[in-house]
Amino acid sequence: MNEQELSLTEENYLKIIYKLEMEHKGEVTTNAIADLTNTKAASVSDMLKRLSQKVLVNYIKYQGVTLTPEGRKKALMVIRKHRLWEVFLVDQRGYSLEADHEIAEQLEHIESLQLVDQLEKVLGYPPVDPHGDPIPNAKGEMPNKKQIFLKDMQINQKGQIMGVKDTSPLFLKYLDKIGIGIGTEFEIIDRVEYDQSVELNISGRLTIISKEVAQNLFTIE
Amino acid sequence: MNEQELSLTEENYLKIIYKLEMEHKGEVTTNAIADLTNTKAASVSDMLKRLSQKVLVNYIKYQGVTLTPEGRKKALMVIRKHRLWEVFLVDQRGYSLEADHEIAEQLEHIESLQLVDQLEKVLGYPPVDPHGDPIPNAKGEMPNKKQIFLKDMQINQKGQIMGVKDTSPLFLKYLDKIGIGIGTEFEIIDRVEYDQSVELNISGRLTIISKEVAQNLFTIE
DNA sequence: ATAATTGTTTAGATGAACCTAAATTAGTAA
DNA sequence: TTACTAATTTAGGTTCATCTAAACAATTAT
Ligand SMILES: [Mn+2]
Ligand SMILES: [Mn+2]
Ligand SMILES: [Mn+2]
Ligand SMILES: [Mn+2]
Repeated sequence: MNEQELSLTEENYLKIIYKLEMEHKGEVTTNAIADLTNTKAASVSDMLKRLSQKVLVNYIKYQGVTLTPEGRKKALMVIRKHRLWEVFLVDQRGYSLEADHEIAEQLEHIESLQLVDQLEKVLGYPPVDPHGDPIPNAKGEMPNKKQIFLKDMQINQKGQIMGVKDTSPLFLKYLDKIGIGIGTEFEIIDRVEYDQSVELNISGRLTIISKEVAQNLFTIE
Repeated sequence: MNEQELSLTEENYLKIIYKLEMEHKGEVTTNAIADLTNTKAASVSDMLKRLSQKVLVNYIKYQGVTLTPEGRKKALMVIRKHRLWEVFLVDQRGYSLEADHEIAEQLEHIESLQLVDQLEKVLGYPPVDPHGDPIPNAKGEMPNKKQIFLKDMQINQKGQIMGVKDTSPLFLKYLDKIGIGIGTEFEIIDRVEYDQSVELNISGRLTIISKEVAQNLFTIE
């Protein structure tokens, strides 16, 4: 009595409920969902009833919703697909972080167990997507990875750029110029007291990045 | 008054009408469409009215449909996407020709001008998909490429394997074993009168393939 | 405690995409 | 020609996902 096919719409609802649940740590409100789905509260009520019927959410009138274990798993699978496609688009296709998300929003609904797992393998089991958000594993579990900004790293620590916080074209273009991208390996050489800029060793060369830049680059774990 | 968004369903109908139009060279019948879409004739009538409204098909009651120029273009763009994704899946992901088609059936509906064109570029502007069917260009025109089977090639002719006719796992596994795949470059060395087997030069090495194999491998143009 | 406000649900509709059953049309056979 | 048959369309329903307007519940202010 498992493996029900979900519609694209249902998947989007579950994903959004998951996100809101994480943010506010608790029941998710009808209006909040309506906002993120670009629909009206009435439509959300409707959908919540349907999702409840399918035992994907716990829904009590006037009290908001939470995901059931099954619903959470479904949500995480969608998120997994979304993020793996994002890595693919950005890493392998040179997509911008902007355009990226929109297409991933569509690709996340492609159903094929095989394809996602294969994608993950080809991409080298990335722990996070290009925005630095962790990628759930094939069992539908969210790993507990945390972003660590270069700004906060110790001297002599090594790492690999896993994402950026600021995704403006201006910033991304600058990164490109100084030869920093996702996957770039580095070592923290020193921090300049005067202006909080950070000295990095990037493949043997000394690169200095400002405090602002160091606040927007992160690695994982 | 152009660029209308088509639903996934509408796209599938257009694609199927295109195929039937090519096969039977002329008006396409309601029942034929119903068969290929796994729906009933009544549903097809419904849809034809809608597509007609949008000027994507020429529809006269009881007389079948044809695509309008706009409809044909839309159909070809879907086919273009389908086939490029197929090349991607088979060439770059090692997908089987079977599984391939099912997923391409979904991926063909991802909308992004950018992504398709980029995909095409990364794949090296393949003229045909792994089944040997030609890939429409970015303008929505179907090129007039033709498959030429190794069986029918002249001695000394060179080429590149562009696809296979038999897509059974047995055959594909065998090809793999003898080191032949899509993209493999070859030269026809000789044809053995006795059993019609063909001698190939593949990167300097002599490879002999049977008549059966030569009937199932083709190159283009 | 009562009233006002805000959030949420129900009622009643709509459009897309489908269905079954009944009517209609076109083409063929008598 | 007229009747029969096969293909097609219309009529009337269903489900999903949406909407607006009206009703109702919960919370907050007086
Ligand atoms: Mn995203
Ligand atoms: Mn989505
Ligand atoms: Mn195909
Ligand atoms: Mn399709």
